[in-house]
Amino acid sequence: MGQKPTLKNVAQLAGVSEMTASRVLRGVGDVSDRTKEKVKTAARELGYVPNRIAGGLASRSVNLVAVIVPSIRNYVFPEVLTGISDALAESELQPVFGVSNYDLEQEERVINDMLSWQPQGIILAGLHHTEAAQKMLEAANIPIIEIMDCDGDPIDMCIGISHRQAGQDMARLIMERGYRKIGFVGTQMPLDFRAQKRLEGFKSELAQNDMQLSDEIYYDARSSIAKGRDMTVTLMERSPDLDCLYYSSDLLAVGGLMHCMTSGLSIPDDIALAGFNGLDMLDGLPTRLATTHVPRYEIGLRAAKAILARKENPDMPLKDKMQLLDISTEMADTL
Amino acid sequence: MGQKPTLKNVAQLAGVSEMTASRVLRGVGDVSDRTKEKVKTAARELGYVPNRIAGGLASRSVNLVAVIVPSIRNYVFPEVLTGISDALAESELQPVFGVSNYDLEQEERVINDMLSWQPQGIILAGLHHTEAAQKMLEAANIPIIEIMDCDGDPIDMCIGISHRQAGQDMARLIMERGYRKIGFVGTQMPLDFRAQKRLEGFKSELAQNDMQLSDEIYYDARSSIAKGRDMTVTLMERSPDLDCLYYSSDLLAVGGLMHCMTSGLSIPDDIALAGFNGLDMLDGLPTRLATTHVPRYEIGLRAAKAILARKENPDMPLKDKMQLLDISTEMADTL
DNA sequence: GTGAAAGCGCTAACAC
DNA sequence: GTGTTAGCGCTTTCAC
Repeated sequence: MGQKPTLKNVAQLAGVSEMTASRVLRGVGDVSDRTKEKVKTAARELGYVPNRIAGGLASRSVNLVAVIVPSIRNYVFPEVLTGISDALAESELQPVFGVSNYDLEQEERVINDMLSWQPQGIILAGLHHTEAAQKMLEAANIPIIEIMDCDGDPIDMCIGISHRQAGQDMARLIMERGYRKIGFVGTQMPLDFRAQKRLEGFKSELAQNDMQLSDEIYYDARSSIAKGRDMTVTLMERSPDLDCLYYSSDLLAVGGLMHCMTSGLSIPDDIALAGFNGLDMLDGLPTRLATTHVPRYEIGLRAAKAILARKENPDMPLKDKMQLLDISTEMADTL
Repeated sequence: MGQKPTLKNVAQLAGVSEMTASRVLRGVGDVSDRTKEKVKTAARELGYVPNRIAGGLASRSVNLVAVIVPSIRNYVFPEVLTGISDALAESELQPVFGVSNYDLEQEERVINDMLSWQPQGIILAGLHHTEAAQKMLEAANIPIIEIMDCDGDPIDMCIGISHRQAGQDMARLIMERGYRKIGFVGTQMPLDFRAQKRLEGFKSELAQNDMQLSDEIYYDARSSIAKGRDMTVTLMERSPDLDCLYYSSDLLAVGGLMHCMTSGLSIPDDIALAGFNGLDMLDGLPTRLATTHVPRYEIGLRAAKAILARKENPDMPLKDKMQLLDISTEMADTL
């Protein structure tokens, strides 16, 4: 198990030059079938694995796309990543994932790390970055796709939804249904700009109709069903006259739903519920939860395709600078 | 936005040699405070981002750990990845994630890709690989940590649980509780070796007691709550006398639970349910589901630490070759 | 404390 | 169809 075999070793064993071996292994240029065979056999025999570090340096390009998301445990992002992977699967580009933990400083570090690998493009969640990160991205001279959130100005290109709009839409529906004592349940507010924007949109729409939230409750941790249930209990004890609850995420809302099911509350007569995301999980529940469907997979798919498109045609088509995808608000059984 | 600045540019602007600039930027060697300052200022001014491709080639080492999992959408793996990230966060090593889609051929391709980046170590799920993949891994001459599944022989080191044991344990408990007409609900059987091993363990334990599964149902797709509900309905219509259902995953079992809740079945009197994984999600449900708790985060944590440890001390301590973690079977309300 | 020379393993560009 | 030359951007080594 001595030293790892290099292209030189393969070339020597095959009795050809390094260049020829390189051509065969990469499948480029014209090489006779006979030499092809010799090189391939030699490579197999040695268990040769090309060194992309060297290859990347020589060709001054690596087929990487950097992808940075706030969290990987949040059910939302794995679907976005899947969209990205699927879109890149047919190309020679490869995604590399990094996580920022909803922390702008950490995001900056991750961006720097990623950039140091000289990727072909970068996809990252959100429009908010540190000043230094912003500068690095602008200077990188590669396609930058900011995803998920389109309420603001992208550095380069933006693919996502309007979270403000999502909040407004839900507020309007809730008011149309006649609810008047509305409570809000959220987590991770200071960390999650998108949840904040939904809440802002929600509140502003209420205000337009001379209404406001009757009560709000926040918890600074990861969303979970259990947390949603506990917060619902606390909030309803504190404000028993609430007739509708808007949650910052489906996971929390499912917790509320579970609470209602066990405590015998009738939905939506005793209390109405609404979440956000449109998680697949909702399909399996006994009651269909009102929510806003977000095309997560589609966002990932488009972001990756945008990078692919830019590789072909480096002149940015300005009209597509901002791709605002449709969201659909579902009333379902709980509103 | 011309050419990306290189170390040379930084050195020139700072009026020092490339070598000195390199030392400052990496924080190694003795450099006077005055030159340090000059270099740092120059780097900042140019927006210099080091080229790790070049650095890696020169130093013949990159601080990467390759991590390959079958899926990122399965709720299990994000937690493993989080454990890995957390363990590596304090080190200078960085994880790179790849996905095999429960496909051995694709896994082989991903392993090859990963290895071509010359990582310091590799963490991958399962003990089953193609012959070619096996060879590449053996030849790589770096720590190989196979995680999740410890029923078999690792290439190098193995950290996980015995899925066979998990199946056996659950079968024993179910029999102890007096259930006699047992059904099984599973997905993705041919693709998921670990689910297979659980089922084997489960069946063999039944056989030990002269029992066998009364009915089984499989579906070849991603697990989901909705799928679990639908399959439960189908199975119970087909075999109405079943008194207990064992699911290949919690997600499916939750679907069964939802079905029972809506159709007014009493648990565990009408039907008992058991899942596998111990997902956090279960904490929020109205009924506590019987399940096997798997220390997913811990597995990731240990795998990463094993690689860190090997960097310090390259002589493999053979006694730790196999780290079998404890699993706990929870009876809860549904058994 | 700093610098000069050499080279990591590969590929672009050109010659033959 | 194949080989030669040069060099990617950085770090190692050794000299001063």
